Amino acid sequence: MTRKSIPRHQAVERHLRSRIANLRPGDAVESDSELSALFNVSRMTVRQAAQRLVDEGLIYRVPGVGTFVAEPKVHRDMARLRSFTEEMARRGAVAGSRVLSAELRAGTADELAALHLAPRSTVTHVRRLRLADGRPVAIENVVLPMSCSAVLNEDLEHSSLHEALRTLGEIPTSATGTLVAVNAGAEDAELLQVEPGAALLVEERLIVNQNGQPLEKTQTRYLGDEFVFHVTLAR
Amino acid sequence: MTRKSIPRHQAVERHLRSRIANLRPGDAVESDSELSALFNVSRMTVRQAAQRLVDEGLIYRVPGVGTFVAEPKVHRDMARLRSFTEEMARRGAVAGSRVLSAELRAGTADELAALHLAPRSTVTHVRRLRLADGRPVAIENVVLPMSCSAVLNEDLEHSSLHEALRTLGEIPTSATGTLVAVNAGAEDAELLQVEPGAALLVEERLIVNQNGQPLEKTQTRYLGDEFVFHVTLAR
DNA sequence: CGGTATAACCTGTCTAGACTGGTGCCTGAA
DNA sequence: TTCAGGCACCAGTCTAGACAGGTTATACCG
Repeated sequence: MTRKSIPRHQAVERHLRSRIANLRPGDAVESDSELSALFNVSRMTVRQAAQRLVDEGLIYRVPGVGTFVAEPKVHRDMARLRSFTEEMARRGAVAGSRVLSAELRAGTADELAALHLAPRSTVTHVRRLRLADGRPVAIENVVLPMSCSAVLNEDLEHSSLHEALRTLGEIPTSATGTLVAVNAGAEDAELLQVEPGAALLVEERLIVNQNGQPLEKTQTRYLGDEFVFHVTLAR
Repeated sequence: MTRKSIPRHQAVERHLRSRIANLRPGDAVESDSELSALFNVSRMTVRQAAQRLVDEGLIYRVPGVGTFVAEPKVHRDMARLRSFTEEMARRGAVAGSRVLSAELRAGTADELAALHLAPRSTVTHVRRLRLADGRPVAIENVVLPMSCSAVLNEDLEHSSLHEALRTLGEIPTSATGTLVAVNAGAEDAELLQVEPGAALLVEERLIVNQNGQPLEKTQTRYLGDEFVFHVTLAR
């Protein structure tokens, strides 16, 4: 046993995750008893793995019928600041991008005010179509101070912008944001491959770095029916 | 009896939630074995309850030491639980309602599970068109346990449901919820006086009371272009 | 052919133990 | 007085069953 032994329920969970990745929503996965026979573990152990995937929304279980792959809904946990890439990884999908534009340009008054930059400053603007497993799911507009323009040299199609920022010493730390719903315009619709008028969830957020300085102003237009935003509210 | 028919792990969970509500972060709660003795259940059953609270971030467990109340992870200042009435007041508008229906009916499986009620329980259901300065801005579906049915005697057109709940000794304390964007259906459109297909922001939230017990399950469909949800995210 | 009873499955819930690795306190020896 | 060992306790992991309640397919009966 040179390999560090992982808990058996993790082995079952890993199996189920790969199963889910290779099946379509609504398809059945193995039943508890099948899995317990397959892995030679007790049913309680199988249930521990399955329950976690239920909690993540990856599968659903119907008493008397079986366990099935759930509709892919991206659950975005609002209490945590995560990049799109992290969010996708959590969900077992591969994040990608098609860069629509990446340039230096004059900042708008809004942008400069939000980022605490001097009037007529130049900003770095990256516009990307975000992909989950190759499928378009969001349109992202990122505005950064010119001091972060080095990110334009990164591979913006395949790597994380937040990762690139971290290598520049800028650590995305917290954010405030707003959410509204809008109807897709013609351009939105074409990029996201939906009908014009489809409901989109628009998130605008301002991210600050480890020193509390404004770092990034982002507007992201998500497909409304594929993204679920999770919120926790306290009195 | 209602008490008898709820799963034992829910009874333990309920106990822990009220425990958490009355303790401060870092305080220890009962150990697994204490709880299993207290409720006369096996430790697996206790663990099932505890694990869910760990997943929710309410408690944390340290092997060899015990189980403790966690730091509240939400920035309470920012992510506030507000009633529609409070939200409107904050914006300087007058909240109102048109009651579409207010009745006792059998709960759906979803509702009963969310509210931790026994199968086939009756629930209180209030459906209202919410008005801001007399203009329709949202459609609200509130589901409460039958124990709160007294709210049906209140003036639901002009007063706050949450206020009414407070007079019943049920204090809305925190909530978890989800947000998605959808297109308005025919009925939505007519009630909200918009075109069918208009983008709506759908909020589903489960509110718990001061003891951590599920109190209210609400779905609210907001006009997408009039409502902005403000969120704060921390790394 | 249509309806019903039954058996086979499925998940949910639960038990009463077991062993592991870790923590922390208390006691007794140096 | 200090420190090491032992012991009680803790959560993590896991077993091998059990029953309940729901679904579904099949086989049988009218």
